[in-house]
Amino acid sequence: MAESERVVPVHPIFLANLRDHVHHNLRDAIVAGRFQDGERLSERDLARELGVSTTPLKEALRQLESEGLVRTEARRGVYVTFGAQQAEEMSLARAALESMIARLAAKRAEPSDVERLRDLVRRMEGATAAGDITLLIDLNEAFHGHIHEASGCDYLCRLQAKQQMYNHTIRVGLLGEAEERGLALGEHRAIAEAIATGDQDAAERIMRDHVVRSGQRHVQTVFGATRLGDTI
Amino acid sequence: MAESERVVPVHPIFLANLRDHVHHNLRDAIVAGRFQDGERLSERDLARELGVSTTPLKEALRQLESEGLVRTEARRGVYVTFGAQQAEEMSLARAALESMIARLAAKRAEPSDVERLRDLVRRMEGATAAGDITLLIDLNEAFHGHIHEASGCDYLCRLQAKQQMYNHTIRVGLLGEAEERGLALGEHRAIAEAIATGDQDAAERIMRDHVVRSGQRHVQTVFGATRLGDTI
DNA sequence: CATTGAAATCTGATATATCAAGCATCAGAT
DNA sequence: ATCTGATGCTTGATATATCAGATTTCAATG
Repeated sequence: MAESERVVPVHPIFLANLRDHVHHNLRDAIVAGRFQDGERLSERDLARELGVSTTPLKEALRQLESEGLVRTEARRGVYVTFGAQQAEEMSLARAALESMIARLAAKRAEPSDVERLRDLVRRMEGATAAGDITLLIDLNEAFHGHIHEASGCDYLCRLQAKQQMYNHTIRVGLLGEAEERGLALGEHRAIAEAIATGDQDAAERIMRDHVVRSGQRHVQTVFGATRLGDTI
Repeated sequence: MAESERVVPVHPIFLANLRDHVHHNLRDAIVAGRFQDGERLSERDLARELGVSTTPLKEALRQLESEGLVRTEARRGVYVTFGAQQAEEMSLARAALESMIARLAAKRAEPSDVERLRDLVRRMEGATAAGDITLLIDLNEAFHGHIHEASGCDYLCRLQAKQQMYNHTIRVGLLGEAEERGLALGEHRAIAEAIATGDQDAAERIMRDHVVRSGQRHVQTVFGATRLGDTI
């Protein structure tokens, strides 16, 4: 028996390091709106508050900067750049990327992928009817995850994940509303069928509208009124 | 006379620092294919070659990592992650984002924006007829830049810029072909008209196909055969 | 000869000291 | 009272020393 059937290699990324801890901490705090837009961060003070040296903190800040969540001005300070408009645009970015992924999934999906997506939709129907929000969150994630897999994309999926502003708590809040559950179910069903029939344009359009809609709902709950107003 | 009419404030970002130099150097080298996909980089060696300490290099590497161009395995090494597939996906990411921006531009463009875009198209026609590639490159950039402006987007445009794999040299090569110049001109004209008439769906679709097409041409010249083959 | 495992070596991770630029303060000049 | 500019403090930028994990080497062992 090959050993590979009994154990699985550990991915080196799993090993914890301070930089990623700090990065996740700060990212969560920023996208949750716990920092004011434009608020100034001091590297020294932040490092002291976090109990780390400035080296891993600086690396985490550079990652956040690359993600567009902070802006660094040399010898002046680091400033948070995340407010309502950026949240909206981040949501649109995710819609654009996720809909491109859906288009590719519609083009490349195998029959087994279609079967799996339809099965997930059926189980979503059950969870929606039962109002099992925790299960629904897992199924939603599995649904989008399988579309990613069927698309055969890697970079696009990683880039899309960086546009994500939800954590588990926020998802619970969003899906707590029965209306949202119903809308999402219908959209997921339509996306699955578009992929099943290989209709790339439909898959892209429905996915885009789905992500835009749920994103706007989220942004509104976090930031209040949105400038976009009408749907795109 | 207000002083602001005679001088313009310097942006703090303009001030040079080693980190950004290193980042630009490495990014250019990677997207130009001057590193093998999977090639290992040593922080110490690279820092020595570049003549900097590991601190700014580490920060540059974290930015590249956030952009998906390298992957760091703790205490093992930093590996370049950029090959044909990733180049394709990066091109698709730009298409997705740029087409979302075009959609928003079609929704929000003012008459003055439309006038400016049409003027740029006219000048592109002239430059195309004259075969003035340098001018054409500038006009292309101005055209896309003005669509960005008309869209009112900031984050989306910055994210889009990160998907860019062209530098001036590569553009000269691409637009060196008369066929490419003709195709691009027609697409630009159609995009301008879609924005002018507020046709969001058309603006998005034409922009997407435009970016996908020119991206595939570029990827093919750099990496040879593409897996995508047929157009999406 | 194959295998083991400890030591040496290499690596990224982290902490810290130092540097120079930005900025505020305030004394001195007008 | 206002303006000037020198001074000192704060800040991010950079270099470097050190740490501990990962890998390799190689001699001891069966």
